[in-house]
Amino acid sequence: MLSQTEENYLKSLLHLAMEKEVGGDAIDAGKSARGDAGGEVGTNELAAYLGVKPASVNDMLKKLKEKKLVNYEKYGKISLTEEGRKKAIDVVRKHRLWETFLYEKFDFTWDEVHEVAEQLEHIQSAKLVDKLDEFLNFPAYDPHGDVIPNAKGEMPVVHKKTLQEEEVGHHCTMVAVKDNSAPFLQYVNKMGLSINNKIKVLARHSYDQLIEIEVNGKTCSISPRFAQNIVIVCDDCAKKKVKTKKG
Amino acid sequence: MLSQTEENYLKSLLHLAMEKEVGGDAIDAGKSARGDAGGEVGTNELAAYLGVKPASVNDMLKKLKEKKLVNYEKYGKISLTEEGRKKAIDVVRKHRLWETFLYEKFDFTWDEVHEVAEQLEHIQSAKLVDKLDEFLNFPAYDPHGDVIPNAKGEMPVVHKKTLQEEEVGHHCTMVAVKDNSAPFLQYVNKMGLSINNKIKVLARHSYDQLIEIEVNGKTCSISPRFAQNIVIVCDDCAKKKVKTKKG
DNA sequence: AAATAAAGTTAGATTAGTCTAACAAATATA
DNA sequence: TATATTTGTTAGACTAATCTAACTTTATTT
Repeated sequence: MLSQTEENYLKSLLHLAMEKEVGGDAIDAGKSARGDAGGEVGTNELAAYLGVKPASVNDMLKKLKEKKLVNYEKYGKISLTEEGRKKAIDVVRKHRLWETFLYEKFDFTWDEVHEVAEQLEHIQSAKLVDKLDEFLNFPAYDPHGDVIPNAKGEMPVVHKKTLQEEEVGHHCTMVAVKDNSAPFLQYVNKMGLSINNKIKVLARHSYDQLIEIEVNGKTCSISPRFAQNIVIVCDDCAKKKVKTKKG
Repeated sequence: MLSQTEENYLKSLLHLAMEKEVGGDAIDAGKSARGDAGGEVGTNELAAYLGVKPASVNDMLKKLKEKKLVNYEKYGKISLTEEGRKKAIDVVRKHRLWETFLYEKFDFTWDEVHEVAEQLEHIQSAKLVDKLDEFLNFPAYDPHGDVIPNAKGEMPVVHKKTLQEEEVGHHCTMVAVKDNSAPFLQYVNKMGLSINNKIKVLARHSYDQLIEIEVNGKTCSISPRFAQNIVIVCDDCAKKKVKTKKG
């Protein structure tokens, strides 16, 4: 069993590696993903990310190498082994499920969920995670619009954009909002929109720029300003999957 | 902020002190509670309870004394200060709320909840606890029939008995089951009974020993064997409250 | 290529929580 | 009361995770 600290090191390595793979922006049209899972990371970089000193990272790397969770040679770059990546993805899965839970069930705001999820992600209970997933109806995205890895550790790489940018006729999924003000969130709510909802873009009226969409069987019109603050993932665009296995 | 270990020491001291106050049995007709909150505990006893060596307890006691959470003099008995008791009750509250959550919302069984709640009780977030309480509709008892301290740290001392022992005409609250077999639980469920339900004993038929009860506005008859496996707390019997403050 | 800067490593110390083994105090018992 | 037993304490050591300060290697730059 891994300590919370070890889990945090693995998670951080995954995050840093993924930033290098697909670019770190929250909303990212998508620098094409490199196939290999091995975004390589340095000691100082990891130390800065974790808020510890490089010396501490060095000590921990020896331990994680011993446990075969990272690939690492003296003065070389650091990457996760398959096993390490699996563990890291599991932590990320738990983190994002808990964030979704807090947001959806306990009315936590977008910016409150992270801190508590940082604690909850370390709870050890496979049954709890399964039940949580089921309770939330197997969500695909967390409140930040990030993909929640599924139970198999699969984590599709998606291209986020705003609803304003979506093509007419396409189906998409709402994954986040860009404006977290109370008025906007209430407005979003009144329109019957929420995270993980399926949306179809029906039309775009050149006369006044309004966009007609269909959500939960109902049709409504939204302004460009509104659409620019809704983050979506296109369901009609090809998806690439990054799995636990390299390749 | 207390470490998880410190929290566990305080919680254990509270449990041991309470056992001495009211008797440790799960179901207890009730040795009358001593007014003072100071059930006194020894080093070896606490060590045995926590599964550590007396030397470790000794070290920790010095630390907790330093933080003014325990009263303790060399070779003397150990008790919680008011502050320590408050912290301990807060941990117990979280533990029992999480147990209730797992039991009610995630279909954990009676015997599965404890282990996971041992982890969840250390999550630091006042908002999370409040929301959890609200989400569960402010439950009074956990799945083991133990009282859940309220947000003010009040923890009424109750006298548990079986439904078989309850007087005709009295109102009571179901707090637990004694038989945790699947058939019994299904039967309980079919009768419309569940933990924290209010029950009124309408009659006791001497002819066949059946007990007539009212639950959620509906009337039904139960056998003595059934009644013996339902743990309740009488709502018509006087309650004593043990608060954070002594007295 | 030499000098400088950046990145990474090591040794030794620190803190929290634990242990063992030896010792001291309090209690029980003959 | 003297002895034995239980209970509690101390000293010294260990592990995990961190630090500082000194050092080494690799990369960059003139």
